[in-house]
Amino acid sequence: MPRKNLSAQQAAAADRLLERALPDLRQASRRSVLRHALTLFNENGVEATTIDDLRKASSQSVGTIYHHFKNKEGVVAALFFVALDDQSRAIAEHIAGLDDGRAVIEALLECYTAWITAQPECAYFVFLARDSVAQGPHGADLAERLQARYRPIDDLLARDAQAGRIRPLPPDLIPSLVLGAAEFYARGWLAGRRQAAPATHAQRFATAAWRSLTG
Amino acid sequence: MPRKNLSAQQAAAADRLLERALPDLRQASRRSVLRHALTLFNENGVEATTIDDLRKASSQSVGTIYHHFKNKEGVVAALFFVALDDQSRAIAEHIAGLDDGRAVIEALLECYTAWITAQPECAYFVFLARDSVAQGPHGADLAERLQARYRPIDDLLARDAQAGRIRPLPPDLIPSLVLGAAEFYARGWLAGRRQAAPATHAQRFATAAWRSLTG
Amino acid sequence: MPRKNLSAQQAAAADRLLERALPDLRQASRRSVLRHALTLFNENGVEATTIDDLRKASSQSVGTIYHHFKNKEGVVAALFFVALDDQSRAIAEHIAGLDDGRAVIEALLECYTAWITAQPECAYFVFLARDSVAQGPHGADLAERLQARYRPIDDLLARDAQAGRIRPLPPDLIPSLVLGAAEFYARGWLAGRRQAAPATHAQRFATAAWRSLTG
Amino acid sequence: MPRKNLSAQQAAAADRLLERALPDLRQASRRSVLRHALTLFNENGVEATTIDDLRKASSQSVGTIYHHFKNKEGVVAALFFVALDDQSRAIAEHIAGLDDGRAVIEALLECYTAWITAQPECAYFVFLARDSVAQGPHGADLAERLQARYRPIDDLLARDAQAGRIRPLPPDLIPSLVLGAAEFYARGWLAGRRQAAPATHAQRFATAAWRSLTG
DNA sequence: GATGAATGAGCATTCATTCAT
DNA sequence: CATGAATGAATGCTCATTCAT
Repeated sequence: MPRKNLSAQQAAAADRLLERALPDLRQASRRSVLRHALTLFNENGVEATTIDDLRKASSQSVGTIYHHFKNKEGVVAALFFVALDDQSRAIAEHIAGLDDGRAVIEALLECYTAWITAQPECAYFVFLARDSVAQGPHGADLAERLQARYRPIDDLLARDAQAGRIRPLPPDLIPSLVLGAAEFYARGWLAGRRQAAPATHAQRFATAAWRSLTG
Repeated sequence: MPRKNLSAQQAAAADRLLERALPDLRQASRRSVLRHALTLFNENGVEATTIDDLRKASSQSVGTIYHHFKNKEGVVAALFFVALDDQSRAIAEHIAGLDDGRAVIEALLECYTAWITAQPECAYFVFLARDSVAQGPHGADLAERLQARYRPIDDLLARDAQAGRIRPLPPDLIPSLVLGAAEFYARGWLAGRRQAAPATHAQRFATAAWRSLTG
Repeated sequence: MPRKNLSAQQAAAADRLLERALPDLRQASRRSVLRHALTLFNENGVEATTIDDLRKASSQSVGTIYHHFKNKEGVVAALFFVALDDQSRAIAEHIAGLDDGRAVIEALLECYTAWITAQPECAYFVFLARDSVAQGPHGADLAERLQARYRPIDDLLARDAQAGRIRPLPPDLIPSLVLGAAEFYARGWLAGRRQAAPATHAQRFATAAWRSLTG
Repeated sequence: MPRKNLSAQQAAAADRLLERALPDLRQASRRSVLRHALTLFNENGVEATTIDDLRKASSQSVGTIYHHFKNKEGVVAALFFVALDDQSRAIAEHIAGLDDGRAVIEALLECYTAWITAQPECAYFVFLARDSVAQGPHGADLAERLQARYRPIDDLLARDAQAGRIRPLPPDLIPSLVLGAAEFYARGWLAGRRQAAPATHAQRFATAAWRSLTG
């Protein structure tokens, strides 16, 4: 879990994200549940967080939680996709219009580390819940959204590979070389094992990624 | 969880690992519990696996499980450290005597990918349980063992850095650049999202890691 | 519950019964609730059928159901009395004008078995709900209606008994001897344990009943 | 439900039945649950009786109830078969060695009415739970036991039919003619709608049954 | 040391009913 | 009149752990 004492700034970031995703005033109760679920899931784990914990924290009734989310897994999935989609939107905005492999990798790593740095709660939860969502009823949906997110980048790098601007590598390997180091570091930072925020090293991750693809 | 239909070869690998770690005949019951816990934890999750599931699968009594492991968390920790120590031992054997940064990185990545490929069940479980062990009563122990594992490598790379053979980088960043891509790929393979075994790409991970450190 | 695959003919019979009982166009929503309640109660049991099941099946809103029937028990009672009254009406029509004990018993058993055969859903529900209605707030009403239904028959048989045309028997015993066999068979048929429809054996039930009263 | 104020004698009868069926001292907890379940199910209905009601009444823990009976349906089934088997045993004892159709019918009705009169709680529960047990996982078991119970009687009556001693009738009809009246009366008595105990009329039911078969 | 019956706090979820719109 | 979101008490059931044998 992320350090329990998030700065007020970081906590507000999750609020903003949820307001952006669920702007409707009618969805205030939905938003409140998700907001507190984020913190509780991260601090205590998904399994260890009870519906009653959510009820108390969000000041909603049990019935309302079930009305909006069907069941506990539904709360997890809703929260996961709100976070994932916000991250995807940020990436899409950052790489829009770029037409150069190196530039895209720099934009991607800058955006990826920036988002994790700005949204540590959501980022931690995405790592936390990913496997369970992938194995649940929304697994196919998740796979599809991730593919859509990375398609423009994949296409651009495939073009670079064909043009010989990057070395010939099995396509399965590319994402690991591009994102592996940054994700490794981010996991460590979110778990409290690293001090400097991921965004601090964005340029270094980008440089290293590009080197590992070209050399 | 790893593909549910592990090859007989891979299943036997976990058997061998446990026999190596717990050779004593008297520990047969202990071993049986751990062997089945490994599979059940990976397939259903740690929280979703009950003591009664372990009892049935291992053909032991509830009392025996509690006698050997104190409680459920004890089973998780015992299994985790058996796996982690086997991995550490493999790494130590591989890098023993090496005195060259590049050679050590190659040996590390070869050994790391080989171990994950040979022990997918254990590898999956190490990723699965790591955070929860780190937060439990054995957290300090874990941190210490990991530090000990990587100290020889850290020292060697620090020497290389001072000698200017690798670029000056924040020390916190090194493990990410060295292991990030391989771990990212291994997670994908263990989750069934990659076809080729990590060991297939050992050399490529090593090359990429070295490039990202030197450039 | 009656065989789940009722013939279209038998399903239409329940429709006709309800249209007869609730002809008013304004009562279409009321009728729709009762029509689907009949099937759901029989198939899943009264307790296991939720108001939400009724809402979905009948395409009405929760509020409308409560408006028409006050509460769930009200749905049960309304349905029960619609069915019971239809059965009573059929019996009354069949025995009207008859003035002979044996003829009345024949008419009663013919009509009783015919109604059950034609209305298996309603008949099943009457057996299903009888005890709970008898114990609910409409218990007295039920007892009264049943007494009214059988009074003409009771009177006729009492006359026969006094005239020595049938054997002297405790009055409490008469209904059992007259209806017992037919009801026993009908319960078995409705539960799927008998093949031939009750109406098939109407004459045999009448003969047996008369013999058991006279001998 | 039967009159709530059972005589002490009748309540003791259920105790004796359960002690006969579960004599083992180790089964005292099991017996206690069943004893109180019988009363609670009859008084409030199966669905309306909660596991917590059973727990309180029987002074056992929830865990013990689930340990012995798996779930609530298991309590119902266990109780149902204890009662049914006691009734079957009584019938088997009464008809053992008889070799005459009329004698068997007299013995059956005497025994059937006597058992219901002596065990009103169990008898009420058998009627109450029969359909739900028949539709549950023990449905086949129930059908089998009932067939075994009545096979000797069926065989004897079939012989009488072939010998022309009773009239030719569809075999499906025989049980209704033999037991219908007694069951009808017993249901009424158990529900409080009849005063005289079924056993009072045993001979009359037997005479009526025999007449309806021969005439 | 080994066993497994017993425990009971705790959980996810349901559902009849209400009431503001 | 009609609607359906909101309510929250109540329920069946689980499961880690204990302890008498």
